[in-house]
Amino acid sequence: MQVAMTPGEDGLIGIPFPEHSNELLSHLNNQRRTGLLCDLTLTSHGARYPTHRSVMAAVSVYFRRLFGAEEGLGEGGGGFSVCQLDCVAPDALDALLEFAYTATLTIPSSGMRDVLRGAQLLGIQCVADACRDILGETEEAEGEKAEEQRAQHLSTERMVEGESGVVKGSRRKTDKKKVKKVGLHHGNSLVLNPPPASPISHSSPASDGLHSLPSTQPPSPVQEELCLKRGRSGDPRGIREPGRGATLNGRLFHEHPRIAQPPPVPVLIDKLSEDDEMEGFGDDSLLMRNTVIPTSAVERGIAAPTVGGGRKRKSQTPQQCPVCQKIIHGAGKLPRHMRTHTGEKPFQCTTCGVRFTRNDKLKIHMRKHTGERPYPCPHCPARFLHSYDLKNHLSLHSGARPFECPLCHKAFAREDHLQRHRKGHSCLELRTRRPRRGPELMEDVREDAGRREQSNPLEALSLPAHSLPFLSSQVLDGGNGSAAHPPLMFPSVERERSLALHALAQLRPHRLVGYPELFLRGLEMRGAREAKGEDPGGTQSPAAQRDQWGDEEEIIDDEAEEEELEDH
DNA sequence: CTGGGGAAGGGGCCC
DNA sequence: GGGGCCCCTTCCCCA
Repeated sequence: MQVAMTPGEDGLIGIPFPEHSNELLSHLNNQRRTGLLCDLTLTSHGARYPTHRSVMAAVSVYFRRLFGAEEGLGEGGGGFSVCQLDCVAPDALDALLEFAYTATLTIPSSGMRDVLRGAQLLGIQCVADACRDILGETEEAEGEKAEEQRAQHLSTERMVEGESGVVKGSRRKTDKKKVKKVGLHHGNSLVLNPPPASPISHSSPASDGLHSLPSTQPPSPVQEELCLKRGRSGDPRGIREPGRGATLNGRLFHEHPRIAQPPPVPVLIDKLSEDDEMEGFGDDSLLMRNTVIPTSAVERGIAAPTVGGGRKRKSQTPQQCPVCQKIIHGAGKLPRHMRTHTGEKPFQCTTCGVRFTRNDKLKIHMRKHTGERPYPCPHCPARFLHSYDLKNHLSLHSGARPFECPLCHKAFAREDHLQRHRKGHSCLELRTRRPRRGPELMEDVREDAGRREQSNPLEALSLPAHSLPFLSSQVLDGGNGSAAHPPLMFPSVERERSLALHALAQLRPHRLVGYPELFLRGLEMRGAREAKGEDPGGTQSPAAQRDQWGDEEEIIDDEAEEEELEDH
């Protein structure tokens, strides 16, 4: 064993213990395996991985910032113990944990890409580099790939907009419609959120004495890599260490949506250019200048316009969620939205302990404890907690059932009940006859059906009015994208309908078939397309699908007309 | 299957 | 621009 004497420091002897680090790691790994002293549990798709916060903070930039920020607020790193990381594949997470505790990465080659992505997400640069080496990729190539993914995503954004790509911790996690493919699109448009130029003024939940749940949504790989690059480039502000910039770190954690804050709009970039050097931004300002707003956002006019020289920020600027790419309208609404991804519920009821993601929800909840019912019915003594309860109640007084099923004409007082009804099987039998083509709107087609009914009731039956919402390609995208006929359906509904329409086009005309069957058949066909390496269709806009299927529909339509002639 | 209650999430308005 | 408050829609759960 060598004993190192420090020159000029009398009495100080440095005695190295080369095996210490390995032993330490080994003990920590044993503790992890036995669950001893584990103060953090990582979860991924149901799999749970007990671990140590300190180790994760040591190995991962993401956790370092997460926990370091907390220390910055003087909480000592306590307050939460579960971190949901569904964006990292369980096997990849397991491999990364093994690496953290053994300094050895053991993964099958097939899982290399998952590990690479996980390492990027969590900011484990050496693992990411090693994976890239093995995969023969460069960071630049990764960036290009990310850009391609972003472009691909943007091209399909219409279909996925509004769908959260992250399985959340709320009960909605079980909602099949909500659990969709993870939106890990991380184009170059996403950069690491720089530390704010000035201290953030609003109070964090922790400052209210409430413990925060961790952000479970790591920054995008590009964000992390930019951070790491910046750190390697020597900028001391590049990587925020726990002991440095505590206030900023503290805000970073409790304002963790900011970790993944979307890029500023071009106007902001101009502003930065104007200001040139914002305090505390350093190279970040350069990064922000290099930021690009997603083209889709620009095309849709959601980016702040550069009117009058383009130096003014437009208030209420929509912001794009870096996780699900959804555009969030309204200033200050993005942090609120981000909590839907992180599962953070900072607002706790002091009476019953129930937690909420939003304080306004907590406020409404508190009414249950206080007995406050601020919405009285003007017609009876009933009072209600929610305005919508009163609204529903009033419909009982009036007897109004404004929501009528177009299939069976059953009326409902609530729209969601109508929707639920229509999703059922009771009244969804369709005739596979396509409505007549042409620019007419549904009303026109209904009138056409009415005329048919007058002239030939049997013929009218072949084109029931209640099938029109499902069959009319006019409603898929508003009829050739005409501004006069805007899209009528929400993306998910459009997709389901598109799938059903596709399946419909494959069926023999005049066959009775339920909408659910059509939808399932559409899903099968989509799967077959994917298996053949074709575009599954579900990622296309309804208009594109319709174009693609136009020929098929022509054939079906001709067949239908032939059969119609035969019927006569 | 339907009616009703409640929760979650987004947008508008305002400070 | 951030956040509070409110309204609305959608969904889930239960009877």
